[in-house]
Amino acid sequence: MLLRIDQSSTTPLFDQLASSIRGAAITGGVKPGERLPAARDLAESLEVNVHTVLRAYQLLRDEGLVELRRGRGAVVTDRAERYSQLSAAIDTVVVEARALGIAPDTVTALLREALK
Amino acid sequence: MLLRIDQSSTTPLFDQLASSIRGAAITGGVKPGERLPAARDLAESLEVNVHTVLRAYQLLRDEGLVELRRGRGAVVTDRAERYSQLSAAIDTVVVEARALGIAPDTVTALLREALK
DNA sequence: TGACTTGTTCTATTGAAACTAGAACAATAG
DNA sequence: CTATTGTTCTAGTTTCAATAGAACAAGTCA
Repeated sequence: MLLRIDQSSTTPLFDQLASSIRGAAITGGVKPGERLPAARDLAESLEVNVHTVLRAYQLLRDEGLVELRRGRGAVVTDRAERYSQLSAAIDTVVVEARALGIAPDTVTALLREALK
Repeated sequence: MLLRIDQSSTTPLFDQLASSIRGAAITGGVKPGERLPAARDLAESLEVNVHTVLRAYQLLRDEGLVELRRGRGAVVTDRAERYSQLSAAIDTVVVEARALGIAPDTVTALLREALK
């Protein structure tokens, strides 16, 4: 699994990390039952703080995407399959938004508004 | 046009305001050529700072949704029509996400990832 | 023309949140 | 039992949203 972090981005690091893992879970990069790297290890390889990684893990736990247990680490659940069912609908939005020349931030704002 | 602001929300006020106006532009609440309230007036009625309103206006200007001119105020452009073309696709995402029991924040995160 | 309206720009302060850092702790694995 | 790994706590730094006040510039309109 390839995880990338952009230190210069304005979006929070823990958010980037969570999104990255989420994406991997959906595309099959990580499969249910698979174990994510230990927070301390991942923090070191990404050159961020342990707390930042743990926060990302906890976010994914709140979403039901991973289970966290001391001594065992973070394990991916089978809930990722549900997320992948949304992919087609989301891809349609992305394609149309690009065709219309609408900026990414604007598209997410429109979605947030529609979700309220 | 009805604009609401939730002071207790974690999302920035200028963001809420921009989304609210954007929504109004899409649903036809405000039409192209129509003029938005003067920043000073809107700030007073919403009980927020003038700068907060102006920041929302400037965000919408960057999106091409309004034009700002001194002495004239903020005028809605006809670009709003483009945005409405996305509505159907976005609605589909919202419906599916709700059916799958996926949290709003998660859905927006998935979209952001797909837009990268 | 001249007064008024309205956005633009500037400086400054406050409060919240992200990130980093270090340490002690608790549950699980092997 | 020992090592691993997440949990919790305190704390300091930085960034950004929001507020506030003031001066300024470009347009409106009588």
